[in-house]
Amino acid sequence: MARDLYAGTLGLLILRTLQGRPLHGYGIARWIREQTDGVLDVEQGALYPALHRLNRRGWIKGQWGETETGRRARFYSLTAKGIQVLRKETARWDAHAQAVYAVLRHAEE
Amino acid sequence: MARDLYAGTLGLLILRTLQGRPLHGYGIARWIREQTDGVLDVEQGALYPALHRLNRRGWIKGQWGETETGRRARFYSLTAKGIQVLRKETARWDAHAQAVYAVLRHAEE
DNA sequence: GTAGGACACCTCAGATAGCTAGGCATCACT
DNA sequence: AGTGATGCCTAGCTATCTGAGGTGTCCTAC
Repeated sequence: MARDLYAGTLGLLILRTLQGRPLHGYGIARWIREQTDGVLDVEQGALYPALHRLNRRGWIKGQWGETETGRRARFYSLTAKGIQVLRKETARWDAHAQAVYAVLRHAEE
Repeated sequence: MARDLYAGTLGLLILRTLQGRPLHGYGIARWIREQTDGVLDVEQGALYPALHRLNRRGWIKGQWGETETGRRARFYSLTAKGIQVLRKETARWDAHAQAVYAVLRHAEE
């Protein structure tokens, strides 16, 4: 209960980050950090295993390529299955967050 | 990534449930389930270990007593430390949820 | 009366997933 | 030459949830 991420959210974040365009691991982490003003800082030790996990499940697909600056990197993109999972997991997150919010904000009795 | 709870939220939910009044484990689970219309259903196998954890950390304190219906039950209440943790964890959750939301809802580019 | 379900407690094995801490290599800037 | 950013990776640890099991009481329905 003192971690940076709540376990289970990372996969969702990655899938969402890949929506619309392929991106490499390092870039995914950077994008998430930037979008959240540093609130979510994905550790590399969590990032790469998560990418491999999603890849193994067929939700994303990796392909070696080159970055704009000419560096070798593995670009991941969503698969059809991944798009489906993203939709479902987003709904699940919404429901969960709303439920937690309901508990936290419940009027005192 | 297919679980009922996002790991780490349960402690917060329990602390919040105990805000303002002591309650026993079974009652805590029931209250959470009711507040969320069944969206959050705390398994007993998660509930009791979590209670023992929070107790061990000195955030809650348990005491055997009797329910309204005369059953033996262990009533937990927040300690001063627990109140502090609740405040901090609530803020952490808010920030995290907002950040995840920012990623999920980010306008496509 | 007895079967089932709610109430109330508990534990353990297994799985998941993030954290810490390491490693490697390239490039740019100082 | 050194530092930091960019990029990849793994291994061991720890925390936490799931699923399945256990105990016992009480109430209601059949």
